[in-house]
Amino acid sequence: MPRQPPKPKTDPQEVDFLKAYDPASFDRPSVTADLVLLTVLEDALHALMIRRSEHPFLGAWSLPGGFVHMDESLEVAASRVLREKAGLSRIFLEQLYTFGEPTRDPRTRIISVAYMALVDSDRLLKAQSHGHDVQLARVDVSWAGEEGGPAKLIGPDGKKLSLAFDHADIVGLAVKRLRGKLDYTPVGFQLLPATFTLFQLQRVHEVILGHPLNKDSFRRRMLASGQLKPTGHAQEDVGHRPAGLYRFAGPST
Amino acid sequence: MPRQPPKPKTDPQEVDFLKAYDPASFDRPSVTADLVLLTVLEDALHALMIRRSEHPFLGAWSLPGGFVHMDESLEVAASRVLREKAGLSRIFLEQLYTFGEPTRDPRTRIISVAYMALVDSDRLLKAQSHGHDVQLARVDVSWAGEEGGPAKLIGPDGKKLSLAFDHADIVGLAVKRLRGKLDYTPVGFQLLPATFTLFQLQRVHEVILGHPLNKDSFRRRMLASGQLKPTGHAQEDVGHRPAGLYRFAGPST
DNA sequence: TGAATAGTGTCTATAAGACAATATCCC
DNA sequence: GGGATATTGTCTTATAGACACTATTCA
Repeated sequence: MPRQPPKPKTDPQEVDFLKAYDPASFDRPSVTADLVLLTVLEDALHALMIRRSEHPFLGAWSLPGGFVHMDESLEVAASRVLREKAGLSRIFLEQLYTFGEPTRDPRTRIISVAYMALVDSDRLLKAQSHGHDVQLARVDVSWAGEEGGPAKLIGPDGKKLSLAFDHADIVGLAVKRLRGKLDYTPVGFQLLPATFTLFQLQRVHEVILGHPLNKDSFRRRMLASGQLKPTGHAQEDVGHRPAGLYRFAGPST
Repeated sequence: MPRQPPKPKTDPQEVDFLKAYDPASFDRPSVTADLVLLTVLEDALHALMIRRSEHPFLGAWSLPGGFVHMDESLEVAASRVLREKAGLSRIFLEQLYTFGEPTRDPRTRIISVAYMALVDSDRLLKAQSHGHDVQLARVDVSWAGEEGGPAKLIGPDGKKLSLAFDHADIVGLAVKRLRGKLDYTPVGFQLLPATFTLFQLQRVHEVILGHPLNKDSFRRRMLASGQLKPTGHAQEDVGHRPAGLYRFAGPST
């Protein structure tokens, strides 16, 4: 890049620099933390959705979210939203992506740092009181593999929910990311209770990936990974040979 | 979560809502787009670094970056930084992560949306005039695989650069992401000129991954992927049997 | 002709899929 | 004992690593 003659007073970097020191001198975007809280319920992936009670998108469904306060980190903001909106803490939480199209919110410029959270449905159902304005909606993606694209959210009546803002894209990206992570990280455990059978784990993987898995191969891979520790106990009262229960042990610990 | 009695005037959601409508009523963070521009030079990964001419971290090295303007998307802001600071456009650019620790910038709250850009060194060296305050620094990570952690940046004199802010973490994350992508996406091409030999591609992979690869297996995998198209031409004047030149063809196109 | 690297063919080890056989529980 | 699913073992197939061999260019 050919160097230009220095013009200190109008250099865009210099202007930006001064802006950073004088918050009142220019407009800044608002920044929110939005949460895709996923769980597996009745052999399907579900996300926690909240009905909007304000314009814009009044009556449409949106992800739980809130503004990032000046004294909290993004992760702390996401944890706070998780606690305030779902009554949960200490669950898997990971930054997903930051959405910043200038027109994504018709009110004003709002940049959203999206987080993905995973929890087993028992914990979520205990913590969360569902009602008229909060629900677990089934997540439905029309694409295979890790192709990506927006998600549809289906209510208990089987009808497609109307979603606010770009939240269909955010949920879609969460599913894509989750599918990708499944191959090389032990993330499936996050969607199950503390102890679980191999078949339960396989069902979780199948639900997320959207296609059936080979049982033998899945068993071998999981046991060979060294991340599962047998509890010594087994299922009870199941009407057939009970499966052994496992616990997540972490990598080579 | 037990539902609390409604207190409309002090509901934190309501306060947040009002804040969004009245920009002057509260402090908002500044948002910047920071760029990790990577290239492979002399069999080593390098990143474009800029020496700071202002406090804080005066004299330390930092990633190219700039404030996100109110009317531009995050990606457009990153492209603009790429153009302004490196003189490049139309190269691989992908959002990496958003860094938002409240104290990461001692001046004021600045949230940084980090982007990773990849370019072949020929293009970068043509576009970029290096000088006293801009350099390509060798990227050195002390961790293996995709473990992650901060990166060290080494200047031409072999000495470690002093880095500003949390930029060592940002570069480290870029390397980790790049290593992860290499396995399942054709991202290595972005660091090579339009046509290249299989061995050049292998060197790029080895440099990024930080360990040698099996030549036979690499060849087979790459050719089997269907993403390489032979150009029909070969190297010239190389003092040995010339290698065939390939071009990136995209998945099954 | 020789040096040097490109490219091919073959063998072996490892992991995945298929499938049969056996084990264990509840009724 | 019968129904049902869990678990183990074996065979087959696909893929990765190792290694030997041949090919092509320039000096």
